[in-house]
Amino acid sequence: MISVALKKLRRRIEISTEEERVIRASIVEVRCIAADEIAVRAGQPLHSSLLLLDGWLARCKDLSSGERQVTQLHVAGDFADLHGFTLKRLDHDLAAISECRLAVVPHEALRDITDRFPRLARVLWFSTNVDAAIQRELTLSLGQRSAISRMAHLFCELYMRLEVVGKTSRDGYDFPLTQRELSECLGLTVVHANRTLQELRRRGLIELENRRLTILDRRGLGGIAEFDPSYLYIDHQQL
Amino acid sequence: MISVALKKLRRRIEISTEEERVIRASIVEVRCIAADEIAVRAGQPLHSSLLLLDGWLARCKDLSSGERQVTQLHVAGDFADLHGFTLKRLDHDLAAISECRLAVVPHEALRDITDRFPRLARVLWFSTNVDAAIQRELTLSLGQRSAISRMAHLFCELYMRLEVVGKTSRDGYDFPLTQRELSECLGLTVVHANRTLQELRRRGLIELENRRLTILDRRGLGGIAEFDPSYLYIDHQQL
DNA sequence: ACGGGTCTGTAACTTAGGTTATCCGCAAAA
DNA sequence: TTTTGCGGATAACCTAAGTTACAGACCCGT
Repeated sequence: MISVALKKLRRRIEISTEEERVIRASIVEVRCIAADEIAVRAGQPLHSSLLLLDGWLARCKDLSSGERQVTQLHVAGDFADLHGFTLKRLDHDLAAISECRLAVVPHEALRDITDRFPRLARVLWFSTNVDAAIQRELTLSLGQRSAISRMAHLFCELYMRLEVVGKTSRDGYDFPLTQRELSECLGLTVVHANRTLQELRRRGLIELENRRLTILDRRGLGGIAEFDPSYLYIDHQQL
Repeated sequence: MISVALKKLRRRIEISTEEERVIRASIVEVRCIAADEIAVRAGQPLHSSLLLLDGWLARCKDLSSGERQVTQLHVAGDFADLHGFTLKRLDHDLAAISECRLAVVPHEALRDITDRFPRLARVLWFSTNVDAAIQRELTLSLGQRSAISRMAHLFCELYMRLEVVGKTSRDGYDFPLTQRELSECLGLTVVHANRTLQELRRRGLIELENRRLTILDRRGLGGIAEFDPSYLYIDHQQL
């Protein structure tokens, strides 16, 4: 169901019933892809964008040496490659971390929305700008935070983003990444990602087993992360 | 003159004379600010956006410990806080690296453009998405590239971006950053930024003195950077 | 002309995180 | 029921980058 995406939008901005109708009408197809499949390959000419209804996607940039950086994680409700509407090709792969359900929105439909529903155009633009803000926060993490602070920060951010779409329980959430994938998000080696995870466990802040993350001490976790969620722009905006 | 911004846009997308007129009309004022002034402070409610006509700006995010990460550098022609139009406040400071001339565009004017000139709205949206792509490339640098490769990459990127607006000579460009500021862009300490700079000099790739960067071996510099400019989306798009 | 500040350059030493190599447990093939 | 392969854990060792300290160059203000 597409309602997860509307839920996400509505946590930030009001969406009228007509706008909701327009969004729903823009979807021509719902596709499923398996874990580890590439949903969109870097450089490929694009004619539609993908609204992630369920599962996790990662934006991956690779170096020739094989090192990989995940520049953004996407969860249910995210319009994963909306930036592809104006860019027409991506500078990164969009890879499925888990099995995913994706709503396909043709660029023609988006173009039509921008022509006829300027407010909705601003809402979509806003949404790509929030993605960019999340990106900036990651840049700050990679540039200045220590490994443990980085990892704590990621766990805090995901808690908030998943909470918005009702994908958290009181003390945690399903976390489908392997340690290798986690390390690729944080700019660490797998070995050090593991060490860092152990340290967070040792300090009694989190538990992670069977692809389930339990946050034992959210205050403490936010503390080492210096987590301040204002960059997520979760509050009602005027557009 | 605002023509530097139009030059930048036109390297990527066609802009009609009417669109040019609309852009020019949206500017209500041109302001100058001194080096090290903060043009926009994080969190501050925004009612206009700034088009950088001349000088250099940096998007800065700080940690409580005083560590600073520059998440993006802006040069002449960049619409530095266009994302503020939809976000309404920034998650970072916008600081002047050098003296700057800034064209002020009220959000009302931008709103009017999005209402009445949907194609121009897409052009502006595109421009924030290119900024995000540059951001992603920096994330890749910080996460995976070595210090020397990171620095080489930055120098290559800036060469291309400055070339678009005619701010390069054949073999280099004016580079107003101190080594401290450079280190804040690259997620390094000043000391290590200096070491890395020495190494680039020693290898005969660049020269840097009196705030002027000379690239002695562009091929070689691009080589250690693994520089591929496709993420800058410098080619004509269809919008 | 002098004192203070900022920028650059280096040296000596430390450390966070990278590298390489095993080992264990488990689930899916076969 | 083995086998194979992946994910996780951990140990020993290594290195790129951080830290601290200091010195020279060049401002700029008085």
